[in-house]
Amino acid sequence: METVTIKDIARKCKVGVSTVSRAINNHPDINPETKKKIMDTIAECNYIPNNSARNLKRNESKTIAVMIKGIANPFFHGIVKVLESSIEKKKYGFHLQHVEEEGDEVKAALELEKEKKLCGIIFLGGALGHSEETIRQLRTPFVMCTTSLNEEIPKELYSSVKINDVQEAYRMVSYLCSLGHKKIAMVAAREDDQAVGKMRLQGYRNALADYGIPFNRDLILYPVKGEDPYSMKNGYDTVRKFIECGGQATAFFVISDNAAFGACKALWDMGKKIPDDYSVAGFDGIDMAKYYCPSLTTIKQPFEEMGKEAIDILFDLIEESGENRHKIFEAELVEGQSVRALV
Amino acid sequence: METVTIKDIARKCKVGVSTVSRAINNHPDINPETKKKIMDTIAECNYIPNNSARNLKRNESKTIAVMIKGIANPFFHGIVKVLESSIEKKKYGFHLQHVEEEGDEVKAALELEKEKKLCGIIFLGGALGHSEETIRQLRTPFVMCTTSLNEEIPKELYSSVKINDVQEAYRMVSYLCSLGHKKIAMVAAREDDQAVGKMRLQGYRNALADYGIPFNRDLILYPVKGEDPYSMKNGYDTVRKFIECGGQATAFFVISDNAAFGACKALWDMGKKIPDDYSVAGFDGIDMAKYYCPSLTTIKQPFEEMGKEAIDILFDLIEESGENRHKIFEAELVEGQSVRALV
DNA sequence: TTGTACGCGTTATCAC
DNA sequence: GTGATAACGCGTACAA
Repeated sequence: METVTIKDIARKCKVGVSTVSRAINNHPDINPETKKKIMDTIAECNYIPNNSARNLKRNESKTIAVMIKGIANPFFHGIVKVLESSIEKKKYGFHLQHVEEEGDEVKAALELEKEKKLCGIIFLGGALGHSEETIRQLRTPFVMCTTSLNEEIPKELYSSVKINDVQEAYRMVSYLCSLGHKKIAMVAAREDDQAVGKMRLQGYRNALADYGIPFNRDLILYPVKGEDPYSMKNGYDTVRKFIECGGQATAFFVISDNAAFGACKALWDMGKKIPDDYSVAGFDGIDMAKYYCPSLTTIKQPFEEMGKEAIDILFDLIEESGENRHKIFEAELVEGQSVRALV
Repeated sequence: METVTIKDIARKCKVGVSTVSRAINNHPDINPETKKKIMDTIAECNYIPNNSARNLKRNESKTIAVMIKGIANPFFHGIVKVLESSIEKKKYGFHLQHVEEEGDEVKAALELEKEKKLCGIIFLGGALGHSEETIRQLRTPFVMCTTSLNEEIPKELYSSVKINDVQEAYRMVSYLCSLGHKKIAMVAAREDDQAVGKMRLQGYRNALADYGIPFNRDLILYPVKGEDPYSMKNGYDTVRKFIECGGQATAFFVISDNAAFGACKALWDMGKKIPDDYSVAGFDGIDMAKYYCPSLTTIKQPFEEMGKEAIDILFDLIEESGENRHKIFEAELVEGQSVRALV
């Protein structure tokens, strides 16, 4: 059984290939009867058009790719859902492209752009450390969602949608301070982090400074080498080690909700009560924060609005050839049961 | 700036296109000097080969696709990791294809098969309710991982790797019975479920029967229409409603870990203690089960071994043209802190 | 309304 | 070692 192509269908129906093509692609100028006959034989022969051939021929396909780095990141799931439905509502094709942890998402996008003749791209995660030259190779408009490019990249080259991580970390830490916490440990990203990890640490420092609390290097809990800082495991390991080594703190500000769950578990395993003995605050506002026991006090990123805005910007870029925009969203401090006021 | 193609490179280097092709694809018969020159201009011009054209020409590309249905399912993340690394270790290409919730994963696979000239497919989730005719259209060997096809589909048409859901549900429920629980409610899948939901319910019934406990329809908690039975929200809503309506039970057997977290939260919100007031047992054994407070008693699927086995079978099929196999794995009952013995 | 012929960018098969 | 050239399967001018 050979692969059945458009020619086979044409031969079987005794028509030309272009007529078959017209039938497939819902072109207007075609006799309804011939169309029906063609569609019937297509179904009968289980003919499936070859996408490679189609893409090769096409100059522009109305499809948008979402490059997602780190499929396991629960924070992305909500956004992907929003993106997917928005894109489909606009009658565009949707292609979710997974990029492996150490993969180069821009390179992957470059390939995909040529392969699928994309008309727009949304990046979810990753995307730092690319040269301007590489970025300039992208021919289609693109939006960085929840991430950002290096500072040196000219802002007019791309769009972005995110929160102000410095400010939101500040919001949480100053909240903790306002409740009377003075010894606040932070489960941080890698020491050489240049992305959100760095910014959230900065927000932490700013808040302490504003409350007149001296910065203490010993309260910054860095991951062991090779460990994903945002993982539950890292939250568990660092907090456990900190306590076991006699670290003193009344609250933990954790770089992500996931890591915060790890932190909670570590405390729980050591017989500590949350929030009685220690307060724990997360960052991101994923679903699980609500469902955890105790529910997690966290910074909730408005991912629904962020996803919608990313799409809006992208469509402006595509259809109205608008300008690149950079939108900063305000996050929300959600009070759970994992933080208490110090008497 | 036009798209740069292989012809442009050839022209710039004053060689034929085939020589450029040889350089790109590491063919042996090529002068190292010309190769270097070509590679240099490729880098200089930022030339990226068009994958559509490549796939169109190729007859077989050593790439394996993983069709994943439900990107948010945390249970899949672990398996994907295993699959990815195993496939790359074998020097095969890896393509993760996301299939939307209501999408037809077999149809998507059929398209991808033609487009990318796949040599193997692994299905993660979904895959029920397909006709034998559709299945037969798949030309490449494939393995159903953690799911299964309808009973009517001849076993020699495909391979599968999974657990025995009836038996594992039985394992958990009889464990609960052995601890003295007699009123065990089950957070179940849809009433018309024909997949794992049905089987886990069967295991539940079998266990009760063996312990001489009559089956009580009122203890089966079905999701409201349209709700994902395996979601945290469903676990929360159904258990909350059950308790509020005066439902009597000492333990909950929940269809998935995720739903179990929802169940725990509902109980917690109503001032109940776990496991003091109610025992809760999950199913799957995702990471979070360990990190939840209390840690969740659950059936842990050996997803690492399952992923490895799926790949092994697939490679046998591809390279040794072996026979289709169906492997059933034994799961493990992991005792957490969410279940207690009744006095 | 329909059919023919060309080209999309690549790789493989030949000659040279 | 290298360069033409014929496919791969499809869409689309263009002609009919």
